[in-house]
Amino acid sequence: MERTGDLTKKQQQAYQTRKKLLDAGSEMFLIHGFQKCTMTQIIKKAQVGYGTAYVYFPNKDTLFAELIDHIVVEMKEVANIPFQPTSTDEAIDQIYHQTLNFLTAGLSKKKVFLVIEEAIGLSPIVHQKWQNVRDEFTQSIERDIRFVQEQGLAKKEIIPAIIAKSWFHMNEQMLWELIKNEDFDVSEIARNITTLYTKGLYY
Amino acid sequence: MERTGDLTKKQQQAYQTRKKLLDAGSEMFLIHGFQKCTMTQIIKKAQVGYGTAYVYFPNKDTLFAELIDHIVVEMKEVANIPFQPTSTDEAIDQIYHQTLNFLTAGLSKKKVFLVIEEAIGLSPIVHQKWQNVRDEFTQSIERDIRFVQEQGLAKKEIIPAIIAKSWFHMNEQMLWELIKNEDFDVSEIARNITTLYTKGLYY
DNA sequence: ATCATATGTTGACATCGTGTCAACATATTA
DNA sequence: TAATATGTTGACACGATGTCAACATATGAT
Repeated sequence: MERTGDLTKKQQQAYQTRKKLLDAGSEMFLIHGFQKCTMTQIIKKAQVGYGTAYVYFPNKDTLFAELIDHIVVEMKEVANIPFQPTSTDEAIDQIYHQTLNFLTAGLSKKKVFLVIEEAIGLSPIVHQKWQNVRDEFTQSIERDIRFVQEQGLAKKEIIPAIIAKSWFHMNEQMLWELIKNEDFDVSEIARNITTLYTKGLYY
Repeated sequence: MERTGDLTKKQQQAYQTRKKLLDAGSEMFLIHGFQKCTMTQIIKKAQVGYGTAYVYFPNKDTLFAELIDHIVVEMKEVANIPFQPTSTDEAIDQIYHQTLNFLTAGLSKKKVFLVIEEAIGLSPIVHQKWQNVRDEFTQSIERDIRFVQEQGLAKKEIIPAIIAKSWFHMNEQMLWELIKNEDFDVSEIARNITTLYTKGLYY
């Protein structure tokens, strides 16, 4: 029995077939969007038998969900900058840059996120996957809020869990908005929502 | 030719058939959800011929979109309370009550909104319809922000269009959150996001 | 009252995407 | 080398959609 890197020939073949399908998927989804892209298209592109696809992925949604994983990793890196401000001004400055990074990173993958947004709505499986991403971001924000509350920089009457959700949603919504609406200025949006988040609308 | 209320017999028949379909739709969508509810089900419930449905509605989405209309009207009423505060405290108080009303109204129609949320993701037509609703709400908020800015109550460096969008999204997202998550307190959420919106997180 | 026409209704049918499955091919291993 | 495990395949059944030619009846002009 021949082996390469602890994988048997059969296993390698299986791995390759799987990869073929994922590659074909990431290409076809981008071309046709989530809804209009059919399994048949992906299968043809991947040059495998029809039934083969269903050996590796129970359905289109699961195949797509796996494609998302890779992109999410990159987004997380942006948010995982350490956050330990010692003054309000410092905190606000850091939040502004984090927001700007997040929006800019997303905007640079416009096409991909357009398809992701479509899929989130269409597929419960993808929706669930995205909800997990949201939760991770939100928890990270929640920690930051608790930190500045303990430092005495932020209002203590505010519930971190609620505000973290709200703040992340503001960011996410603005990302979707930017992706679909070219005529917005990223830094202006980042500045505005940061001000709202940190200082509020009223004097 | 017989007539009743300026409608010919044929027209009445057509009107009734249409209504039958809408009634059947609002019943079946609520039972099965948007995705799983099929035209065949609605048609059977309405007791009309299969093809008949397609005379009045080109597809399931359009039928559903028409059902939404009615609900949206009620939501708009909540938001159309006149807003002319003379002090910051008054403004904040009014915003809090508006938010609370909005969330409570939505929550009281939980099941309906669950289906609507599903449909928004699934159907571009419904999505578009909902986007119009968003725009109307947002424009109303934008006017309010301009007003308090002119009164010298609110920060002038903030761009109303951006903040109005953000604020409405916070409300909307919290509504979806409340609908799916029983264990949240409506008034607590209203209080928290109102504070964030008006006063910000930091001192 | 009659009848041509407009309006409304109908279900059989073609189409399309999905997911399954029994059969096949080849690698593995005893 | 033979039995078994692993991987591949496309024909098929299914379910939902939207169309269409035929049908039924109301309308309104003569």
